[in-house]
Amino acid sequence: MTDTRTKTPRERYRAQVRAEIKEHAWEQIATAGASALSLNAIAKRMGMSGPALYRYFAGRDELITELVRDAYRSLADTFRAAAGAGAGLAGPAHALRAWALDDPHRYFLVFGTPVPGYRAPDDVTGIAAETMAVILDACAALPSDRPTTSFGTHIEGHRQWADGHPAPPAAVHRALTVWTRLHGVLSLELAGHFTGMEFDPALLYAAELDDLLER
Amino acid sequence: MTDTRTKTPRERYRAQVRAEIKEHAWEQIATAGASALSLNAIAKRMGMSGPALYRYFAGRDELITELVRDAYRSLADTFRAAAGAGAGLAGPAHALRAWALDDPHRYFLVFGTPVPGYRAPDDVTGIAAETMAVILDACAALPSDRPTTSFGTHIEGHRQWADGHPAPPAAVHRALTVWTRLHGVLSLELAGHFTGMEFDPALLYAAELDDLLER
DNA sequence: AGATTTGGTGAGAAGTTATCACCCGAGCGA
DNA sequence: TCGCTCGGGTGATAACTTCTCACCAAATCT
Repeated sequence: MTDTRTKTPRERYRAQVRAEIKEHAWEQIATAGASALSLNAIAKRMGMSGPALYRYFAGRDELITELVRDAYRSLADTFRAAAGAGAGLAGPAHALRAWALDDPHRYFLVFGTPVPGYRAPDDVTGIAAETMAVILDACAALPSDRPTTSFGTHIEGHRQWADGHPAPPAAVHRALTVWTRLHGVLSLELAGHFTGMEFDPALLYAAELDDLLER
Repeated sequence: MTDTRTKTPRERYRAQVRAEIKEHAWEQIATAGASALSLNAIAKRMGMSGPALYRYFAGRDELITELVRDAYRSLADTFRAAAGAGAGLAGPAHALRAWALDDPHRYFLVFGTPVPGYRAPDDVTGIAAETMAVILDACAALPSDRPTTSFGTHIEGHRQWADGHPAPPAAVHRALTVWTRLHGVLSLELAGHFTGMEFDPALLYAAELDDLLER
């Protein structure tokens, strides 16, 4: 979106068409899921015919890669915005749930079943680390009266991924549990595994968050 | 597999071919994922040509439905076997992890991203309730010195799904957290989200299990 | 203005799911 | 045991999909 005027008109048009293709792809994913993404249908709905799309994306995989990248970046943005608003760990946690419920297919595209032949590009791991840094910051700011867990001592020797983050091992362990527990509730809820049980998933999510905060 | 001799030869042959088709389907799913399941490839690998498969399964969806049913039943069986071996909650928990690691695609077929148009048949919810009953039993047998949580009071009025199970609300709440937390670690590990972080996922799983046991 | 890059199209190859009419042989009842 | 029925298998076909190719037109750059 930035400096859309320094580029040549060609590149402006190209970027706009790419954005429009991704827009239609998101719409199609939201209705039928990621595995039902059809390049032909996107092209037909945009008024142009099949092979024209290949001028903008090398294939289905590259389009999905771009969508995954956008999803990661969107999550990282909302995470940082929620962290900047204060409220400690609860802010990003509620933002995560809102982000997931806003478009479940987008959540599954990032955290769901990995697509068969697809491998995440190397730069999305950087964005993923960005979101993890937000959780790590929030966890490091929390008071912790618990002793270091046995997993904490294990992770002390295996934390190169928390690249130079000044968080004690207990905070790193807590950040990981924040991630896995919130994802556990969210993914089961979004996949529909709670239908039939008539409790409120939001309350279970809140209960997990409370348990993560009060320790 | 039972009473394979009271049936007519026709039905015996039919059941055997159906089983062989499912065998090849599992093999194909284990290598390429569920979305890459090709009826043509299965037929070709079995020596017969395309449309012959439609004598045994109405289509791709019915085959997947049958595989989901088998996966649920396999999980329920291993769960009950693990619960029968004693060891309380740790038995089913480790059995779940072993079952998931044994065939990740099978785990994702049950707990992963829901396939676009597919709806779980009504009888698998019964099998799912069977596995939930195992967790409920184990949780009800655990000593609990914690007071009833606020979610516990909520679930007291919304527990028709725990159909007549004589577990106190705290045990129901704990059973739900067992499910969501173990699934949280497992699904992220199987989806490859821990690659790059060099800690041992088994230890994180064990840490979550320990935290669930000691409360 | 002329040359070149770029976007778009139609045709076509190689897949897929799924349906159709047809054929043949195994299993069934008389 | 004979004959018939019915179920399994096949090829052809339709409607899709992704993706490649040669060609054409139009916009851009020199």
